[in-house]
Amino acid sequence: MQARRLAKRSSMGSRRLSAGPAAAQADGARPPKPESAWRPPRREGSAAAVEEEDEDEDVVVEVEEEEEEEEGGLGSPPPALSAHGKGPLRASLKATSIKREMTFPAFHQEDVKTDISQKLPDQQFLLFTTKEEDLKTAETKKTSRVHEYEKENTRSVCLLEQKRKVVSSNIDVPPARKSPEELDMDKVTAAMVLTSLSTSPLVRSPPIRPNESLNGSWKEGGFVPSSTSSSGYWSWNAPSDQSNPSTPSPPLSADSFKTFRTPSQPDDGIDEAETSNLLFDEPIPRKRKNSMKVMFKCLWKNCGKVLSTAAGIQKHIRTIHLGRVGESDYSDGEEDFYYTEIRLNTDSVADGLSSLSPVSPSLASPPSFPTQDAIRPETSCAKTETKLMTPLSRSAPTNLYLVHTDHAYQVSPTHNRPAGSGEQKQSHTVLSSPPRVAFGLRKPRGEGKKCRKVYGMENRDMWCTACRWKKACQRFID
DNA sequence: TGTGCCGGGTT
DNA sequence: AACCCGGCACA
Repeated sequence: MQARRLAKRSSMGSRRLSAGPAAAQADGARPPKPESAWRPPRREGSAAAVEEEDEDEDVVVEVEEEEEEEEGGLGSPPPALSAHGKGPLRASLKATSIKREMTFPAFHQEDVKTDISQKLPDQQFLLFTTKEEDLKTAETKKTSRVHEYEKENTRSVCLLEQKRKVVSSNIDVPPARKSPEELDMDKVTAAMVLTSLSTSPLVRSPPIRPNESLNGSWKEGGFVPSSTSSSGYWSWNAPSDQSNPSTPSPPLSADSFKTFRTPSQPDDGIDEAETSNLLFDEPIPRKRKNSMKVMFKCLWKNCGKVLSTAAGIQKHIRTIHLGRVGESDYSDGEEDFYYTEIRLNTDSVADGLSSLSPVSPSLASPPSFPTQDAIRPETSCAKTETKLMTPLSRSAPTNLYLVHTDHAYQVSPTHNRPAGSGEQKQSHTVLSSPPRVAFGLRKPRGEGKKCRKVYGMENRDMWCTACRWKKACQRFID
């Protein structure tokens, strides 16, 4: 540790270069790399393995190359992988690849066929072609598309079953070869059929709120990732989580869910589970994803208004609390400090929301339970924080207090809220109120989660300034 | 042993 | 003032 520090000091100019355990482990193995360049893991861990499983003949080599690149190149492997990536796992991957290459001529045709027919029943036309070269060309094209598509969209088992039915019912129909246009038409037709299946009344049974952020996030999150697909044909599948017929088309699809995950958050478990479910046709309820809601809660003292959109809450703060009625459209970002994003599992909405004021019209039957104003406040987290912010720590004195102190290390005291006099008074009151230990002794250690715990060393950028400076955490105050 | 953060040094 | 970190206390 000490050595690392010394090395860091001498060799690295910026502390940004310092990294957590991941970097420490990687020292020497990989050239040091600014943490800021680190991006959310692409699920190399599981994805690579699954990809490896799924990829066909000509991809084996590519996968290998990709791995090489990612290892030596800029992309830093996710922490989870960095520890094992070079070890047995990698060796076994390689071995698998080699084995595949060797056995490829024997298995590839059948393998691809079954693979496709199982996973992509909508690609019916593939089954209709009888000539092998056609099959080959079509396969290589389609499989690549297919795998992209598969990676980006999760599908439900039910849907798969339905699709399979479609395939099996058509499997012996078209005797003639089809032109590319016809093939495309087939795809479109298949897509339409599947779409109609997947949007059956059953699927839509629960009321979907045509509401702001939910729809927004659905649109954004749901489709954006599939933009990497090579073809537009698949856009119909963008709302990927229409999978489960027992649940509504999710406002927060799998993809949008991803966008809310913190980079370091290991999502392999989930994705692996999904993948395996896709592969093994084990229907599982995807309650978890479908039931997530993102709400925005006003942190203004004694307000606690909850809205479903950031814009809404910003406007609320601007107009109500900041008194900027005239400039309701203008935002200097100040509102950000006064609201927090909360992600609610609708299963536990009763728990989470009950402490919030049911103000938003967009909230369906907001439950109410005895509010505990004194201990209600959640940890202050800027809206940019993507971490799951359930009402965990409720020990901090007040929201405003947190909000203010969160920036205490970044700006001078003169930067205290330029807000109206009322708020100023409020905040002062609040500031003086917390019964911090002021008796000269070291204050008792906080039990709540701190930035380090919450974000981890690898996301040190996300820590509050104080934490970064080894000062008392200003974000998760106990 | 890992974490939080005080106290003090450096830029 | 911003930043950094040694080192101690605590869990």
